[in-house]
Amino acid sequence: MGITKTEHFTEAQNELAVLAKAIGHPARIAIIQHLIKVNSCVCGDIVNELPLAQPTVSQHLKELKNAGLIKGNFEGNAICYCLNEEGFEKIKDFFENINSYLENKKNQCC
Amino acid sequence: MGITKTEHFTEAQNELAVLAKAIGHPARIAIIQHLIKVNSCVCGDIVNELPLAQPTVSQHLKELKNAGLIKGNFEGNAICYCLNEEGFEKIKDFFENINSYLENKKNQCC
DNA sequence: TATTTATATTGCAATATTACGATATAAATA
DNA sequence: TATTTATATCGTAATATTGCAATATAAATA
Repeated sequence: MGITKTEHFTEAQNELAVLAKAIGHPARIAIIQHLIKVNSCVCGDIVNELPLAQPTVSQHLKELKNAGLIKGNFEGNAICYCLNEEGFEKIKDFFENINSYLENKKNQCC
Repeated sequence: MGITKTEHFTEAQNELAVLAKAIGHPARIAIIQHLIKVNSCVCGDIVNELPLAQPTVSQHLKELKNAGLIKGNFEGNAICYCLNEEGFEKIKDFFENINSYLENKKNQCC
């Protein structure tokens, strides 16, 4: 089918899945890493940073924006992008739970 | 196309993408959460925990296993699953970098 | 050994994703 | 206003993902 049965899962599970899925592409990871590396908002040079055509990059940026992981504002005729704290905040708890679980894990069998 | 141009990205970026992509489905999040919730290895009741048919669950488990996020060992005629620390360790740094960046971020423009 | 139980694999239909050329849009500038 | 520059959207081809029925496999048990 290719269609996810979102209705069978909790809102939180679906939300987390959307966020993780958005991160789940090397181009989108490269975009996130670039935004961190330059340590500021990036206006207009994201296309040049990636080995993909402009429409493709635009599509990836849109997906990150839709997922709530980046924000973009018009700045003249360019667009300034930066990370969106809200999105990453939502993932944070999930991974912190996993990490603290893994640190304290007993009952090892595998 | 539907084919990701992995050759244009670093190994680390591709590896992270594979991990995030594997997490990016509500059923697979539910599996991870269940493994944490029961706080032990789970032998054989994962199919019953999910609102999906057995072959579908088997497929999701396979994807999590391929990505290195869970481990499974035969235990009699059932299989015991638990989280695979290695996989989550690889994601940890990525999110820790993002979080410490977001906490110290200056240069806000959006 | 035959049956039961648990899980995996195969095959396939429906849908989603990835990528990009062509084109549109919209602000800046000549 | 015409042109340039930056980004978005459309359309489409190639491939991937999701889900499940049918079936296979493999260990446990009757």
